[in-house]
Amino acid sequence: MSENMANKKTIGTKQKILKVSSTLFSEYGYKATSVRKIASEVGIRESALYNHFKNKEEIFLCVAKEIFTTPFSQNDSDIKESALKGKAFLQKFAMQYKLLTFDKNNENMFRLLMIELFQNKELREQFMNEFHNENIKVLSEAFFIMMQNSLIRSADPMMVAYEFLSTLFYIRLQITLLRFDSGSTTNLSTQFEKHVEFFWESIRV
Amino acid sequence: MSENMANKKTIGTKQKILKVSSTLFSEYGYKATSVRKIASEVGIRESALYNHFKNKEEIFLCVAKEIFTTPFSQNDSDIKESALKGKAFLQKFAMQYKLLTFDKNNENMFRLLMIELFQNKELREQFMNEFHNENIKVLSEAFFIMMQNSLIRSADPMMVAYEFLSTLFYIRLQITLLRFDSGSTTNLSTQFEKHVEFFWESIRV
DNA sequence: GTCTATATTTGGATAGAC
DNA sequence: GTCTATCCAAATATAGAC
Repeated sequence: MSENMANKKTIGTKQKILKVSSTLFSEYGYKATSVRKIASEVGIRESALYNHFKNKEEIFLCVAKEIFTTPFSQNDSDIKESALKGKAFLQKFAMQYKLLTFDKNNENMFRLLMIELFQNKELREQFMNEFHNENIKVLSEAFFIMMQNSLIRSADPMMVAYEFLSTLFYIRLQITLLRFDSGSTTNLSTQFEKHVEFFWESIRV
Repeated sequence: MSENMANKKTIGTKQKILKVSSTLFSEYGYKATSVRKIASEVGIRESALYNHFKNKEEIFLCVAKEIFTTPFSQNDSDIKESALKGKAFLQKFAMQYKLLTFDKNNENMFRLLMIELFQNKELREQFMNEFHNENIKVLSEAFFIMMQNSLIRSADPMMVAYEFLSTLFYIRLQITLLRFDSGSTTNLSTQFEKHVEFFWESIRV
C-alpha cells in the first residue's frame, strides 16, 4: 500500500526506466536501442541503470512482458450471451480491437511485437498462442453458437473465426504503420465498422 | 553475354556477398547483421567487402531492392478475361500468393520486409504502395467486373478486395512464422484454398 | 542510488602491401 | 581484388568513491 509512495525516488526511477525503455524499444527495437540512450532519456548515468536491472535484456523482458497482458477476452458465459446477439457481438469484438489499435500504450506494444516477432522465438510462440489462438477460440465459440441458433450460415466455426480475425489484424497493422509516420488514418478508421458490415452480410442466413 | 563468365571471380564475389547478406539480413535484420559476419560467411576479409560496396547500407539497399521486384501482377486485359471466370480467378490469385509464400527467396524477402517494416520509412511506403495498393487495384478491378456480370453480389469492390487480401496476408504471415521455427505448416498450407472457398460462398449471388 | 572512471567487446571503415 | 594491420566509435558492463 505505502510501497507506492514510500521511497518514491527508487520506485520512480525504476518505473521511469521502464516507461522510457518501452517507448524506445517500441520505436527502434531491441538491438538499436542502447542503454546509453535509455539512461540519457531517464536522466541518469548508464551505471545507475544497473542498480535496477541486471542488464539490458532484463529491461527488455520486463517491457516485453506487457505485450500480452492486455485483458481482452470475455468469460465464457459472457460469450454465450453475447453470441446470441449475432451482429452486435461482432461489432463489440471489433470495437474492442479498434480501441486497442488506437490506444497509445497498446499501439507501442503492438509495434514492439511486430519489430521483434522474427527476432524472438518466445514472442512468436506467444503471438500464436495468446494473440491468435486465444482470439480464434473466443470467436469460433461465438460463431458456433450463432450457427446453432441459425443466425448465420453453416460452416466450420474455426474457419469463420479465422476469416474474421485476419482482416482485423490487417487493419490494425495498416493503421499502426500509418500512425507511426503520423499519417492520416481517417480513411482506415472506419474500416473496422465496414469490415463487420461486410462480414455479417457474408455469413447471415 | 560473356560478362557472366568472363572474370567469374569478381562477379562471383559480389553475387556471393549479396546472397549471403540476403540470408543474414532476412534472418537477423539490418542492425544485428555485422559486416564481419557477412565477410566471414562469404569467405573474405571485411576490407575486401569494400571493393564491391561503399558501405554496409549500400549492401542492404541492394538486397532490399529485391523485396518488391517480384512480378506478380497480370496485365489489364488478362484481368478482364480472368475476372469473368469468377471463382477460378480467385483461385488463381490465391495460388500465386501461396507460391510466393513457400518460395525460399520470396520467403526471405517477406521476412526482411516484416523485420524492417517499422525501422525503415521507405519500406513502409513501398509496402503500402506496391504490396497493398497494387494488389487492391488488381483485385478490385476483378471484383468490379464480376459484379457487372452478376457473378457476385453488389458491394464496394475496394472493400471486397480488402477483405480478400487481408486474409491472404495473414495466412502468409502465419506460415512464414511457423517455417522460421521449422514448424509444421500442414494445417495452414490448405488455408489458402479454404479461404477462397469460404470467400466465394460469401460473395457469389 | 548515483556518480566518475574504466574495462572490454564489437562493429564499421581505411591504408597500404601484395 | 584480397590481405594484414590498424583506427575509431559505440555499446555493454563493472569498480569504487560519495
